[in-house]
Amino acid sequence: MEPFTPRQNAVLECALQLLVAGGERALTTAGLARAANCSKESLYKWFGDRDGLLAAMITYQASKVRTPGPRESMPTLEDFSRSLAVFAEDLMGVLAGEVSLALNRLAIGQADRDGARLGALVREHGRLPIETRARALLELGRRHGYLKFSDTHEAYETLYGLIVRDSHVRMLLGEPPVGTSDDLPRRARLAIAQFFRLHGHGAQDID
Amino acid sequence: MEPFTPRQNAVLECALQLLVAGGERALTTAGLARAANCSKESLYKWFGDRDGLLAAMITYQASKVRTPGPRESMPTLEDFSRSLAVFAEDLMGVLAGEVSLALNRLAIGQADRDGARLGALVREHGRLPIETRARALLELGRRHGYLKFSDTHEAYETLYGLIVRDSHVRMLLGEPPVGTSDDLPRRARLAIAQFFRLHGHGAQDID
DNA sequence: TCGGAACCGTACCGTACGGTACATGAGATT
DNA sequence: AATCTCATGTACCGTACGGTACGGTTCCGA
Repeated sequence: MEPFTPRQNAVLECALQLLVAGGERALTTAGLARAANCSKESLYKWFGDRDGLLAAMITYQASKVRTPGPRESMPTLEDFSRSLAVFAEDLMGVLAGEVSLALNRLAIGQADRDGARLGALVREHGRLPIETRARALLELGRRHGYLKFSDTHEAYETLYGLIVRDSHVRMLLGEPPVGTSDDLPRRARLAIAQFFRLHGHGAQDID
Repeated sequence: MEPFTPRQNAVLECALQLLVAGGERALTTAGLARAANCSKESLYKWFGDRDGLLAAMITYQASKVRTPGPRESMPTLEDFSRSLAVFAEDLMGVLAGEVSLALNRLAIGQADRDGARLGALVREHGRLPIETRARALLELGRRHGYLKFSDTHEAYETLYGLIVRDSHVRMLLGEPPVGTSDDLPRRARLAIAQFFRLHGHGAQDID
């Protein structure tokens, strides 16, 4: 997407802070202008209108996350399994992040306007990178003979379901984040173990 | 929860229609009074304030759904498996329902106010009945020797994740509902098959 | 028949917010 | 130095909405 100037990035960062701190109602044009020491006129010049600002916040936040490409050398099954577990923990960490939750809440709350334009943006910028990383990992595992599946997307969705379950929606609904972070690795390992039971090398395909 | 009068139920039904049709912005006190042929004063007398109205909508909607208790006679494995598939399809049907999506969007959009009171209501009234039904089904299957698990809650969450994956959040974000309903049974059967791979009789426990 | 309670419809109020206009000032360019 | 560009800050406007007040009507019990 088109980049923003450093000044605009600073304003967007400030907007994200406001959104995280107080929800959508705290993100007013006047309040953002005051908090970011800019003028409302500049906001409208840069982002068009309020919806443009929200969209810019999403793309800006997405531009901050980088998907760590897996290093290709991954000889042992243990390493690969560990990579999957790391992915699972990263995924849960992202979904439980304050900014991610705030932006998802924002997009979901606006899903009835403009044909869910914000929702489409979140799906595109927020989920696609995750899926890309997961697909690369899965296909790497398949190439090395550690995994067995026919449809990469199906396998990815299964992995996602086993990892996330319904915790994302629960967090979106305001439930305090899951266990005190010592629970997270256990859940991640459990999910990966279950995934191997379904798509590990010895498993028979279900499709 | 305390019941409402028939008149109040009719007003709440009308409010749900407004919410489904136009999102939260379409649900104004004046608009509801006009649509339901009642006065704003009555709305405030009955429900206190706007938040009370939203909470009443959630409890009212929850009061409409009944969890069909499984008939205890379930001799064959095929019957039990079919019951699980029916549960899966029912679950997806509920989550994809217009009213459910609208109320979840509403609660998620307000998750930053009042300590996510609406979100807590949705979690309590919307998800607890589902889990209750699923737990009964799972434990029935375990009693009959068809399933093997130690923690019912864990097994339920696994089942939920395999069935729903991330489709709920995607729908909340405005993605049109999944395949043209002929895809749903296939997905349900696949999820159940995967669940049996993890917790079927012959499976070794992972925990 | 009277009186009160509940309710409808409408008018009203205060406020908050999105969006626009304008005056001022700082930096760069010619 | 003159000027152009860009941004700030403030003031302003229209509107929409939550919440309240009030007059009028219906219904029910005494």
